[in-house]
Amino acid sequence: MVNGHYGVSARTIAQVRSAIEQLGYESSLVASSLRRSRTNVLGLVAHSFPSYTAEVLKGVMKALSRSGFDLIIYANSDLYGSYLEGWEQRHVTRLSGTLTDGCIVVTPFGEVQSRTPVVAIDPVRGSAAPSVTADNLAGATTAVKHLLDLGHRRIGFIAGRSSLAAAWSREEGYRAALAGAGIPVDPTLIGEGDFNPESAAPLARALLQRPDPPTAIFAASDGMALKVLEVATELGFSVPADLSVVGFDNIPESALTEPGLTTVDQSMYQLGYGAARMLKSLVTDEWEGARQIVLPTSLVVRRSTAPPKSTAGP
Amino acid sequence: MVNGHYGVSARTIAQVRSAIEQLGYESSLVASSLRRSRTNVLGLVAHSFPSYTAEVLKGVMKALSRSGFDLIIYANSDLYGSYLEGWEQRHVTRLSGTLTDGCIVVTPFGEVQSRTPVVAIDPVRGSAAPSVTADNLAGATTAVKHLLDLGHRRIGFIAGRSSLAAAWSREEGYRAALAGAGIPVDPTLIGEGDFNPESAAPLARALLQRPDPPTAIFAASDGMALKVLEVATELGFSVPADLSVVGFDNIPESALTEPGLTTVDQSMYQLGYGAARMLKSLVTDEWEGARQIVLPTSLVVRRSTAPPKSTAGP
DNA sequence: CTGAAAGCGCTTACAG
DNA sequence: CTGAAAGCGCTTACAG
Repeated sequence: MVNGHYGVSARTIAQVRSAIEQLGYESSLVASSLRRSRTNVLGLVAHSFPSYTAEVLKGVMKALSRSGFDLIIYANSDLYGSYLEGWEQRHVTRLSGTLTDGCIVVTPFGEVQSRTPVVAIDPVRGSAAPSVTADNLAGATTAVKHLLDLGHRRIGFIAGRSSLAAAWSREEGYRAALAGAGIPVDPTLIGEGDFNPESAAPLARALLQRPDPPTAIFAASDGMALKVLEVATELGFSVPADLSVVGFDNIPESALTEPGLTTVDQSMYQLGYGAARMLKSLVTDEWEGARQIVLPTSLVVRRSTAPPKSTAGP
Repeated sequence: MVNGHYGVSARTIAQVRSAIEQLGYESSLVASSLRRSRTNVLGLVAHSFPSYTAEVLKGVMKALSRSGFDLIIYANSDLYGSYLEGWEQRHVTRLSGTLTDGCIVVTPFGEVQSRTPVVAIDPVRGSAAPSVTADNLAGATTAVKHLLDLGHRRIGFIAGRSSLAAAWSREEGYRAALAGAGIPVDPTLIGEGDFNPESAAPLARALLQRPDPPTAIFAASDGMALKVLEVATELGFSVPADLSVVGFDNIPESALTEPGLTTVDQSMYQLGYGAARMLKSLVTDEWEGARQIVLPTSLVVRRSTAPPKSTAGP
């Protein structure tokens, strides 16, 4: 086993080291990252873990599987605290000092600066930085066309946080579909939500308590659509008899409600997978494809949509 | 605005610093953690993000909300690589050097050593370290009693990874329920799974291809139970007519299958919430409660269980 | 081939 | 009150 040398040689040290590693030793990530330029750790920053983020994570992990990169997710617990605006910039800065070789940011509030590559999932509007997003325009257009095809003419819309490209495109899709059917947009049927489910409640209430409520509501996210369902029930509307509801995302919960939610599937798994693959390649200088990826969507029809009463009647 | 001094005083520096912070500046987490003894960051290590872990995470985030602690999740991407055994020890070591003030480990492979507090969710068997787990014995007993009450007498069991206390207790519950009904345990009806859904496929196949297949199968996790459902369908068994299936966990997917899966709910959210609260207190030296928390479970009856054919017949 | 020293980016305890 | 220096745990480039 032992060769001619008896002094403490590099070889001996290597052997000791490997023995230690067998027992689960790892050098401090902090100290080694400070000295080395590369850590083989990628970062993802998030402010909470709604189903949307959880699905994204699965795709990220799949893309990183056996890639040699580990993942650090940095989440601030300060849900409604002072960090709200710009949290993603702060987190990326904390990590990208030397800890991570690059970062993924999910639905950021703004453009993120960093010495290391950053890929945004659902970037802010007008960003030219690397990003992965769904084809929100086509998805939203299809969703509203589905309602129009069922015979709806007064269709309410609950928008998402307007700084995000996704929110903007989904509203554009709503307008485009109405325009295609020759229906003028009624601005009083549009509520300004922010993707947070809570933001949809007063908007849905306002729409449904009008003397002339819409016969259908398209919400820019499933979280908000599920809240619309809740408010509708609370106000005595039966879905889909009195009101059709369509969401966007296809989070797992949307299949669990009664009735199931008709929605636009945007494969959050694929968003995560694509972002992680791109980031990995940007870090290793191998990326040659487009830096702004747009993924297809598809309409999932469940039982929350039906023809409006007026056309179903005589 | 400016007071008498014109030199660069501490006050000026503080002002500059606060201005920088407005713009999203954060000092490097790495460098500051190396110097300070406290970082106000807690860690959680995981090897992947099945629904189980995603639910746990929601509870953790809730407990940390506005607590002043941020969360770092360290996940290795090497799903089937060399890290498998002992990954949690390596990850905890990498983080707890100086990065985190304490760690949560989810379903570890072994006892974890660390200079900082560690709380295990679903600890290994016989561990005396701080932990949070469901009342697996009672939950499993109730699940099997449910099958017995329906009239089943030949009940198969697919066990989980035996190093985990949870797997052990669930098997104990299975044995206890049978014993309570005066039914001897048939060891050939027990398959040794490891909680990984894939591990259940050959075991389910073996049970169902016997000349005398069981009329019901209880799997120690929903992931494995859903795999049993798949295999049963593939082999031409109709659930619940030909075979009843019960799982454990109540992950979101278990409500989505056709038929929905009868299972034991163990509130993974509460596991995460409890673990994070305990860890937070251990770090700040305030914890006074029990260091091993056991949470209640409840049976969720869906459509995957029914009386066996033989008793339903003449 | 081996070992001592410098330095990664910060914070803190100390000297001026 | 202010500023220069030491040191957190490592790795690496360099001197012996």
